[in-house]
Amino acid sequence: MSQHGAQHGAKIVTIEDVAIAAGVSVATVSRALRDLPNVAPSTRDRVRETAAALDYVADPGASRLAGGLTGTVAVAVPVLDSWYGARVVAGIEAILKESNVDLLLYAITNEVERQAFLAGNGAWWRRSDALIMVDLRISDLEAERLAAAGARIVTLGSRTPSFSSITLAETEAAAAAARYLIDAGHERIGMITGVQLAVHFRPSLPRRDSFRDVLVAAGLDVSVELETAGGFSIDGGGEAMAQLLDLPEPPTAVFAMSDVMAIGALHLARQRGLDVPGDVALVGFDDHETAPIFGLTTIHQEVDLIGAQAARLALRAMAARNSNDRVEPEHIVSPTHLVVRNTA
Amino acid sequence: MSQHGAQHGAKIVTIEDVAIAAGVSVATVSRALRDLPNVAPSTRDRVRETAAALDYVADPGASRLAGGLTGTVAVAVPVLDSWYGARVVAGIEAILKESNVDLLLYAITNEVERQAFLAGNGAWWRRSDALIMVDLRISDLEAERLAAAGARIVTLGSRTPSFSSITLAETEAAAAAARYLIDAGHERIGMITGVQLAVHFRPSLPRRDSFRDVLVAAGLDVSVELETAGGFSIDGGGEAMAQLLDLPEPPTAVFAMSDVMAIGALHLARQRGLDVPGDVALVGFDDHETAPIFGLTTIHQEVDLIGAQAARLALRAMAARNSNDRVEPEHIVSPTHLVVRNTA
DNA sequence: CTGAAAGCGCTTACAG
DNA sequence: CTGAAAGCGCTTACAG
Repeated sequence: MSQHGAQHGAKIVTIEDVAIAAGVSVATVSRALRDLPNVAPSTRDRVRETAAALDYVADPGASRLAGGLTGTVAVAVPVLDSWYGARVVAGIEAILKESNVDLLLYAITNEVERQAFLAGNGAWWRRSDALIMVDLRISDLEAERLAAAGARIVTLGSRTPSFSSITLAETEAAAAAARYLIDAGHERIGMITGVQLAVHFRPSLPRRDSFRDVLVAAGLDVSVELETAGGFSIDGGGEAMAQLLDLPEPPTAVFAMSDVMAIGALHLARQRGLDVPGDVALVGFDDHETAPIFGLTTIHQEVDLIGAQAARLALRAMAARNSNDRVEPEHIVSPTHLVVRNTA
Repeated sequence: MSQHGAQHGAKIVTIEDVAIAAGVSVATVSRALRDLPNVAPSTRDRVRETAAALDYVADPGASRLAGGLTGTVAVAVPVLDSWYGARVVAGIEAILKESNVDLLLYAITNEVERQAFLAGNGAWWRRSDALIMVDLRISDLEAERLAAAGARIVTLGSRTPSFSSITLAETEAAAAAARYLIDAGHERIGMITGVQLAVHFRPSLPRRDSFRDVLVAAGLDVSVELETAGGFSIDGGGEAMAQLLDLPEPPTAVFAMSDVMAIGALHLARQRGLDVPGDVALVGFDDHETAPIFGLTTIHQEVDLIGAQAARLALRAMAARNSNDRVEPEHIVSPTHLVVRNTA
C-alpha cells in the first residue's frame, strides 16, 4: 500500500464506499449528491441517507480534477489585519460556512503580487470556484479578460461591467461630510487620505474626489497642502494631522478617510492642547468599533453586511457554473450615512 | 472535450507539458521538482528551468490525490475579526506566502464546530498538509489520537505533548500585573475575564489563574463577585466594569484580560466621573494598537511574531512529511511584559 | 433512470 | 539515474 492515507490517517470514506452501501454505481452517487437531473427520487434519497450515515464528503481535489467544483472560494485582501479587512473576511467566512464552502485566503499587498495573482499562474485559479477581490484594483479590461477565461469573480470596492460587485455609497457619504462641515461654517478644510498605502488600493479615491468636489463647488480652497496621506494607520493619521496643523494657515476642519487615521489625528490634536471640535473639527470614515468611545463624528458603513453580500454573490457564481449559465453581474451599492458625535 | 478547463480557462500547464519540453518523463519532472533523490543534477536543473519558463505549478488537488502534498496550511481561529485573531492570521499568511503555501481559513466559533472540525469529516483533513489551531482547546488525548492518525498540527495558546506549540508567558505576565497592583497598595482587586465567549477558548484561564494565585498568596479577597466576564468586547468590558463598580465594596483596581475589554471598562469608569487610576486603577492585556492612545497600562505580547512562528512550525511539519520523519514537537513560550502607562 | 469506462494531473512502487 | 504503468477519488460523456 502506498504511503497515502497513512498521513492523515482517518479512514477516508470514498464515493465507492457509498456506492456499495447504497447498492448503486459511483456515477449515480455522484449525480444524486449533486442534485443532477436523471436520478430517481427514491434512489436520490437512499444515496443521500447512506452518504450522510457514512459521513461522506467528496474529495475536493479529486472532484475538481474530474471537472467538478472544489467547494472553495478564494478571498484576496490587501490588508488582513485592519479593522475593515478582518471584518469583511469574517463576514464572508460566516456565510460560506453555512454552505459548507471553504475559504482560501490571500493577502495581496502590492502591485507585483496583484499582477501575479490575476495572471493565472496564481494558485486560486485551480483551487477555487470563485474569487472575491476585496478593495483590489482591477481594470475593465482585466476583468473582461478574466471573465472570458471563465473566472468567477466578485469585486468589492471596485466595479467593472464583467463581474458582480459591491461598492460603497461613498460618493454621497463623502459629499455629505463635506456639506456638513461647510454648513457648520468651515472655510478651510483639510483631508487625510490613505493613498500612501498603495496604488492598487481603491477605496480612498472616490471618497477623496467627491469630498473635494463639494469643496470646489462651495468655492473653498483645495490646494495640495490641504491634502495629506495617513496610510490608514493611527500613527500615519497623527503625522498627517501634524502636517496640516503646521500649515501657515491650518484648516479648521479635517476629513480623515478612515477612523483609524482619525483617531491618530484626534490624539495628536489633543496632545497639542487643541480642542476638538473647538479648534479643529474632525470627521472620520468607517464607524469603527471605538468611534463611539472617542465620540468620533464619522461615516458609517455596513462592513459586516458587505462581507455577507459578497459571499452570497460568490456562492451564486459558483452555482451558476453547474447550470452553465453565465450569470448577469449584479451590482450592489452599500449604504452609508453620517453619524454626528462630538468631534464635528 | 469536457467542460473541464473551460471554466477557469487559462491554458493550464501540466506536468506533461514540462516533461515534453524538457525531454524527460513526467516521473522525472515530478522528482526533480520536489528535490527527491535519484535525479541527475543536470537533469534537475534542466527540468527546473523548463518548469519555471512554462510557469508550471503542480495541481495541488492532483498532487494530494496521488499521495503528495497540497501546499496548503489550514488555520482555525475562534474569532476572526478580533484584533488578536486578525493579526495572528496576518502573521501566518505572510510567512506561508514566502514558501508559496496557501492558507485555508476556518472560524471555529463553538464547541460543536470544534468537535466536528477535529473529528475528521472536517474538510481541512484532506485539503491541507498541516493545521494551525489558534486558541482552540484541545485535550492531550485528542491530540494523541490526531497525532496517531498522522495529523500535523501546531497549537497556539494551548500545549499538548503531541504537537509543536506556542504559548504565551502569561502566567508570569499576569502575576507581574498582580504584584504591580499589590505593590501600589491595592487591597481589593477585581478581574474582567473573557470566559463568557466560550468554553473552547483557552487563553483567559491561565491568565486568570495565575493572577488570582498571586492575590491569594498576598492574602487578598478573591471572592466570586470580584470576577466578572467581559466577553472580549468593548461593551462587555464596560458592563463588567459597571458590575464591579456597583459592588457594595468596589475594587480599587481592575485587571482586564484583554485591552479591548479594558478600553470599555475605562470608558465606563470615566462616564461615571471616576478618575483612572485615581479612583480605580486599570491594567489590560495585549498592548493593542490603541493602548498608547488610551494611556493604558497593559501586558504586551508579540502577536505578529507569534503568527510567524506558528507558520514556521507548520512549514517544518509539512517538510517532515516528505522525509517521513516524525518531528519532535517544539514548544515555544512567547515572552510578555508589563507596560506601565497612565491607568495604573 | 442507471452503469461501465475514460480521464483529470499528479506520485509512487517497480523495472531497468 | 530514468521511464512505463498503476492508481488516487472523482465527474462526465456514452451506452443502454
